[in-house]
Amino acid sequence: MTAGVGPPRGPSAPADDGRTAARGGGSQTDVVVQGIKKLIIDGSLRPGDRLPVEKDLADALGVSRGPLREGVRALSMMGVLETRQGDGTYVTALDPSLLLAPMGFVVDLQDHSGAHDLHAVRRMLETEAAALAATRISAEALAAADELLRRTEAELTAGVPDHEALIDNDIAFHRVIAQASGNPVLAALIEALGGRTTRDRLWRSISQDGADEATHGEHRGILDALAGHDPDRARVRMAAHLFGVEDYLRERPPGPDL
Amino acid sequence: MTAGVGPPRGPSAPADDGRTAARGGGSQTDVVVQGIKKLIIDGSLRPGDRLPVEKDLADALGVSRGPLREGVRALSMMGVLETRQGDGTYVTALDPSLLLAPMGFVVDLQDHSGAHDLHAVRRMLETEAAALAATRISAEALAAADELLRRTEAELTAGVPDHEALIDNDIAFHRVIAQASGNPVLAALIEALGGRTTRDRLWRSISQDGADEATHGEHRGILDALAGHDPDRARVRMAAHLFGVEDYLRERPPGPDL
DNA sequence: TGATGCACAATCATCATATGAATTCGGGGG
DNA sequence: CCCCCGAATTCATATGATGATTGTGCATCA
Repeated sequence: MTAGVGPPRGPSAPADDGRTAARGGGSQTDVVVQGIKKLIIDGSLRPGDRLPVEKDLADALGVSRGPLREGVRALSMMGVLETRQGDGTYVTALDPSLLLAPMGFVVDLQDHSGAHDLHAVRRMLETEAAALAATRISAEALAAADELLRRTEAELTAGVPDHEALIDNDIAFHRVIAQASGNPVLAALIEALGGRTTRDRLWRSISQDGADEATHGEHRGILDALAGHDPDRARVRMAAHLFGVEDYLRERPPGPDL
Repeated sequence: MTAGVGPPRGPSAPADDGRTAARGGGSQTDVVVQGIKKLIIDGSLRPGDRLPVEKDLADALGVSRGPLREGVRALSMMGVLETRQGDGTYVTALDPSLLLAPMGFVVDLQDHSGAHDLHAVRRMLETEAAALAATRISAEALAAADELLRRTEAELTAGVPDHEALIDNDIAFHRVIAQASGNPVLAALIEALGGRTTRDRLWRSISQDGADEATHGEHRGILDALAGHDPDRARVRMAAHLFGVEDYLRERPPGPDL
């Protein structure tokens, strides 16, 4: 029934059946992206819904299967759609955490000249997150964070700390706080900004300087503030912690390139 | 059907091309995306460089032209690549402002339940941006911001304020501040978060309440603080301004749908 | 009657080829 | 020296065919 929109475009037709649709962005793929986006915004497609078959959707949007697939794939990469072979294509939950996740992708592409600016933003967000978390963090989250710090401690007292484990614990610790902020958008952004690559560079600088223990101590201080539900202490300690990390980043530019 | 060219990859034989063992990614398109990303990260492809022709690149990655195009298009949408018909495909400047821009796309997809969280994050970022801007804003930027406020003033004193113009000026004003922060990542994020759609909703609520003038007054106060290079005043006034806007958003949920 | 295994159908994934459109670059003419 | 035009290059799109995967319904068996 969607044939209504299907423009009778013949192969030899100018294909210019109006800048109307095409003008959306020029290429046919943009028509697809904008079209699907529009369908989602106006409610024709809701989270979890299934899209028409490739053939039908391509026909409805007036494009061929190639461009349609390109557009769908692009939206897929951005976390808006999800295709399951043999089943169909579905609209995701459109959750901020899903939609902002791909941003971590571009973060990896930043050379370390932009890494500084990037980290400054991360600091602002995490600082606020810590303050928010202090007022509403749950007992479970506190326990989880404590467990993470204990494990890191064990790792540090051991002879040769497992670098990967340290990074993982660090990421997990900050993630607990971000999520305890109660703001999913904030948490998603922090997650994206504190990508694995970035974290990797940071910890290399820190370890190189033998500051693992100092960093761990700062973590402990932050957790204490959270446990005491003290927003001011949490905010300032998180800020101090991240400023310190920034200093490592500045004083010890990580590897020439990677 | 004899598929004349007798492709080296038999239907049942995966014909593992070997080095494209990147199959780990799953789909062929992921192979393309990861492959190109890798080429960029390890420096084989640098900003401004031109990619090989579709045919060659497809061959190099071990995929057909279809999936290759899907991957390239996906990266294109994310601001990493740029294809020019008749010319070739190039790597963009990989500037944060370009790479973070697509995020504005997903922001539009947020229903207004997430709009609140979204705006809270925007407030945090803009508040810090204002503080930073106060210490380093240039005379030109100050003049530009002043000009914007004057124009808004003129619009308000007129009988029927042009709604679109008000929004445009508002966006421009905040943009000047964000860019004056000197942190391109911060500016790009603010730009993406304060998308047109979001701003549209906000101003509808504000105008509906007849608070246009009050909002304008707050803008003026922020500019004064910037002109005086007073970070504290700038920070607090920006925060107050955005908290106020948030209140409008909360008390007057914009239309259920648009 | 309930559970299990299997064949079938629907759908996406990929490949291959052909044709159109836009841009760039070089040559020829003024 | 400049302008115009055509060829070559490259991406954009269309189309058809085939493989792979998933979901479903039915038949069979305990």
